[in-house]
Amino acid sequence: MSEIEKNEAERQARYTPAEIEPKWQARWDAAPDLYAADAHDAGKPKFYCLEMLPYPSGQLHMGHVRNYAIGDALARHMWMRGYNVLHPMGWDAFGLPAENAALKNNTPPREWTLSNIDAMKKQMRRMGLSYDWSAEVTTCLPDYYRWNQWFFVKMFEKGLAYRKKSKVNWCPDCQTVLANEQVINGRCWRHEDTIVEQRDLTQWFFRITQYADELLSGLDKLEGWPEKVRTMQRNWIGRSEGTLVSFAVDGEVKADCSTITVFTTRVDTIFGATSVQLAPEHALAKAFAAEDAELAAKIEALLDEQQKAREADDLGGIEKHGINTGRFAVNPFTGEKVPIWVGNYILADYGTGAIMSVPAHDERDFEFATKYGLGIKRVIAPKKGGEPELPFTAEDDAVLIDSGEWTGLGCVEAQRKMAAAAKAKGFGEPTVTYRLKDWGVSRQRYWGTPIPMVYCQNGHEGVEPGGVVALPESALPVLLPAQVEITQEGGSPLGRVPEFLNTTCPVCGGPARRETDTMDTFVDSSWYFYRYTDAKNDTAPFSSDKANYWFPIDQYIGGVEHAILHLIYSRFWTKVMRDLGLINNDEPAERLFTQGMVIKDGAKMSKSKGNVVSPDDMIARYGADATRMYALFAAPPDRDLEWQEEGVAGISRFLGRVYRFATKYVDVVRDGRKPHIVGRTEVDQKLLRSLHQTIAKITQDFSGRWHFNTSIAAIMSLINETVAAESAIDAEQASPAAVAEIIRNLILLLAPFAPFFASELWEQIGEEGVVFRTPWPVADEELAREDEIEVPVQVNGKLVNVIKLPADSDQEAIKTVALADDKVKARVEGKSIVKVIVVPGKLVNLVVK
RNA sequence: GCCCGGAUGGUGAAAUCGGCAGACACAGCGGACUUAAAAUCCGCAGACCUUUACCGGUCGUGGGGGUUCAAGUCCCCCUCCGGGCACCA
Repeated sequence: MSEIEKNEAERQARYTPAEIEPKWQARWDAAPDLYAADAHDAGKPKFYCLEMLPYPSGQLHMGHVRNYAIGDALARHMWMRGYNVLHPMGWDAFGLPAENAALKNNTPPREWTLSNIDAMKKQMRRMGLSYDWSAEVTTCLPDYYRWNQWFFVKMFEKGLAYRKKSKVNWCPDCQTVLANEQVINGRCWRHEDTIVEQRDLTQWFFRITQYADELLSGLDKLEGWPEKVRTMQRNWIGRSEGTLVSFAVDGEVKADCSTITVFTTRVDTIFGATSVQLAPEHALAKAFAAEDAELAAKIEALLDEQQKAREADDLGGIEKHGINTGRFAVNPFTGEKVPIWVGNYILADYGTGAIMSVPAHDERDFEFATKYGLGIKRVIAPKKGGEPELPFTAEDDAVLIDSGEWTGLGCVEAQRKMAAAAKAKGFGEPTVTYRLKDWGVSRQRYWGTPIPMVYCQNGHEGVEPGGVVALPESALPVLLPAQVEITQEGGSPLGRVPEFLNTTCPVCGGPARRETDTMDTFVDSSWYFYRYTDAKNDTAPFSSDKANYWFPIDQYIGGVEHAILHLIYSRFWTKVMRDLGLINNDEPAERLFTQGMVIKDGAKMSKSKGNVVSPDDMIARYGADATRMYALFAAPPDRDLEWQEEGVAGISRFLGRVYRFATKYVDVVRDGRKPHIVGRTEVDQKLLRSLHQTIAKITQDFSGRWHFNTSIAAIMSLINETVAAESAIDAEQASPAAVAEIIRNLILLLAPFAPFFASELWEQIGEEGVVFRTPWPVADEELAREDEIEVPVQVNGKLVNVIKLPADSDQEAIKTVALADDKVKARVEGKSIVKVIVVPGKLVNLVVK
């Protein structure tokens, strides 16, 4: 062989992702139907595989790479298993960063966003992700957001969308309102240093609380969701059963201030109530303040305190303060008069904003009463008697004392009976409250879906002047004007565009002003996955037939950071669409998987820490296959993953090993494919056994735990063993058929993880067709079976030796061999065997004395 | 404070049902090939003790206790780390 030929041969034997991957990417790009889902009468089972859509920041990060590597492996595997797979991708393309970029670079948000999408789509193609781009959804385009508007009108018609004035969370950086879910520790979810302010504004809300019970009970059925996510949602919904009780206000008061309704979960303790506590913002507190300037000032001070604590996220930490209003309320159960106080620890937006204070049986009330010398009256005692230290808050195995006719009842029983009695007598009722609030969706920003409402200036029948009128479907979409000056001040940018603002009332034709707020971007992501099933539909958000075929999503994959926000809104939206008759499913996703974070040097990657690893760099250095595979190999997918570049290099070496081995035996594989059955050699049997054990293991990993790190480790072991047998193969101790079977299946096993690599080798060994549409290999149990087993033998639980036996040995035979073993004998000598434990297939343990 | 996770070699991790702890990799060390290097291939590798060496022994899955023939795995208590909720009446 000449020097040049030798170099050429070496070059070919070398794994060169920089050549292989672009070659295959070009071929795939030229085949737009490659990953298209079949029409829904395909006669195959369907599988909807979905990864959360990204915000088009312009750059994929490693978290995306990991997310998509998991989803892509699964989608490809399911294709190979014969499923009709829907695997789409889209862009969560509205939102503030586009406006910030516009301010900074003077680029219109639309242009900025669309060019980012282009860039990220390129990166996704470079990664070799199997998306059906014909189903692409871009939420900032009118063909998508018009349906947000359509839904908004439907919800308005059903009373699910409404306007109210309320205290709202205002982020001074975003210059807009935030939903409760977007306030994290009193700070903006996008600006971790920005304290959220409270403002009074009239806003649009979605009545998610109407579905609170269903959202809660539905969690029990979501067995394919992580328990952690379900718990977080349960806490967020915060259902609490209790009783409303009205206390009459003593003395002269205005008619609408004559009672105080308190919410309590412990109505059984009401005989121990020694005061009523109002939130500083409670209507009655305001009414009292209106008559007493001194009181007003004090209440104002309490409010301030609460406000500051809320802003500093230390609501739980502030010292309890209160003011005695000098008024009294009458306990309807006892007829007793108790003082009315205003407390800084009472929240206006939970329950009724008023409580009855029972110091003996509530820790907070106890603290407060001790401080101000209020009465403490014991009304609950342990069933078994005794006077435990106060506050005594137990309700199990506890009974009422000194509680009139209720004395002696168990607490839980008393709660039920007393609530019923309150209802019968007209001063209360059992009730349920939630921590969950209605979803505030108005945003005073430009880059979002315009809310399709107008305010009819003159009014018409049924609508007062300035009243709200929903736009009819024919008036949709309300397009975002292209030319808008974006500034950071002065409320909604749309309010400064007269052509947008001024319109006519669709009912009376008179002058009208458009709503200038846009929708929260979580609206966009609440239903985008339905649009994927019918992305080009221009007469409906999607066809019910198509959605009903594909839904629910079989597997949804994303970060746990969306456990509450996106995933609770999506569930809500699904239920609304079901009630609109659009779909049949109650829940959007059958199974949810939350992957761990990608970290570097022990910390989350971030620009400020300077520990960001760029996917582009990794791909340039090691190729997309190695980068993706490392993301799956370095840790199980649900755990955090520490990115180590050396590890990617290791995967690259592994792929090189496979590549060299497979290409070396291309001729053998071609030869071995010919259907000639010959006897299996010993080498054949050994290698085929490992192969089929590996197939079984990986098949199981895909359907169960998704521990792809061990799947890949198993493939590594297989190739290690096969390469170790190379000299035997070269000596023709293995049959070409066996070598072919191993190489062929090895490629198939790698196809979900390393699609470029598998495609290249598939072609090189002379296979036709698309490797990731080739049926997934089936493990042959017969071939996989071991004919010899290794059985560890322990004496008193300590390992002494490992004996080899035929696989079909029975207990007695194993015992005999174990006892005959020299090392075992030496260990047992001079002692008596008390017990012999033989666990077939596991071990032998001799208990000796 | 309450509710979830988690803690295993120098590092990432494995052990799926109570049955050989550390698979598979990374980093490291030694060797082969090479004029040399890269690439590749082979080997060593939990800690400690013993030994010239082989052999052998003891300890070892955050800490303490328990159940069991047998515990990383089950039970009780504790520490630390991460996440969620938190005057929610």
